[in-house]
Amino acid sequence: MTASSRFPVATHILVALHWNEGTLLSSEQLAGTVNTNPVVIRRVLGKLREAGLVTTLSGAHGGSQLARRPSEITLLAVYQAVEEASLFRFHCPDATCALGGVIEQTLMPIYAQAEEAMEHILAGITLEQVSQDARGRAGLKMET
Amino acid sequence: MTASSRFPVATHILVALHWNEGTLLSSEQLAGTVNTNPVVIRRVLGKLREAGLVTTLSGAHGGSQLARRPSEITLLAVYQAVEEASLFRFHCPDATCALGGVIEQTLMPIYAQAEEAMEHILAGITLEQVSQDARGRAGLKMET
DNA sequence: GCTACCGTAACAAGATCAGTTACATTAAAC
DNA sequence: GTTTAATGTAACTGATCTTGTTACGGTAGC
Repeated sequence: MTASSRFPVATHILVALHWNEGTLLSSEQLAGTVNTNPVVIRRVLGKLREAGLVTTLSGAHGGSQLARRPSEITLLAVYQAVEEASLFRFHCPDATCALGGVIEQTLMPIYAQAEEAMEHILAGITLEQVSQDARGRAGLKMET
Repeated sequence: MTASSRFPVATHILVALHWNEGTLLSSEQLAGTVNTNPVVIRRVLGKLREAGLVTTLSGAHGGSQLARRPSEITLLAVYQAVEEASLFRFHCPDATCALGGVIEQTLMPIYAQAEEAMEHILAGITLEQVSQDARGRAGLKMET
């Protein structure tokens, strides 16, 4: 199970946009804090834009900003925006075998249930909460 | 997120072993119903053996069988036996940036919570339940 | 000793991902 | 209108993971 890092990167981007509300952040600026290439950022921003989570202005002095209020963006929305594949994958059993013919139908609802449980957690956390939690940690760090 | 198919394959193997309790199944027999190569089966069997879920006899007429009662094997045990990596992965943010320095600590507990919710579902389902569910489906199929 | 298994190493093909370079496009600023 | 600083996207690479496959040494019943 090789997860991509798109989800954490996307979350990082969105928190950064929230921390800089009112200004446009370029993919280069975002690439700085995320520590990657601007093109990687633009790729993720593209998915976030498709999902209606950010808006982008082209041209000189362009950049991106949040399209919705942070309290209205759940981590599930972020997750689904950038992560297309299902958590589990199937093999291709021998359908002529009694067990092979039914194992997929048997496991499918179980996988769906497990995935749903995971997504339910993400659905209960908003960008605002993540943003504030991070701000609290950053503040604590400043004091020391 | 590219999941491997080891988990469904492992589950398939264990149900097959349960359906044939009392006899040893060779990796070749298992490869038949799973529809893959015997070596792939042996690789998965190796992980299941390490986890104490199956026992294997070498030599002629050898094979594998369940090491525990199906009611004592949860899908979580199967999952953890064959799937090592975490569900989520991190990027490597710029630690000198205020946000970059704390985003990982912020997301970590969220990911742990989400993963735990998923695993909690798997922990509540035993091999016996899966096996019986599959048997029911196979029976229905026979009638039609 | 033969036979039928197992475990494991080694290799190839395919997929995915992150990083990078390159380039056409867009829109503000002057 | 030109300059400039952004964008979106394509194309390529290297790395990693997964599956399938062949090969071969080891093991144990017969």
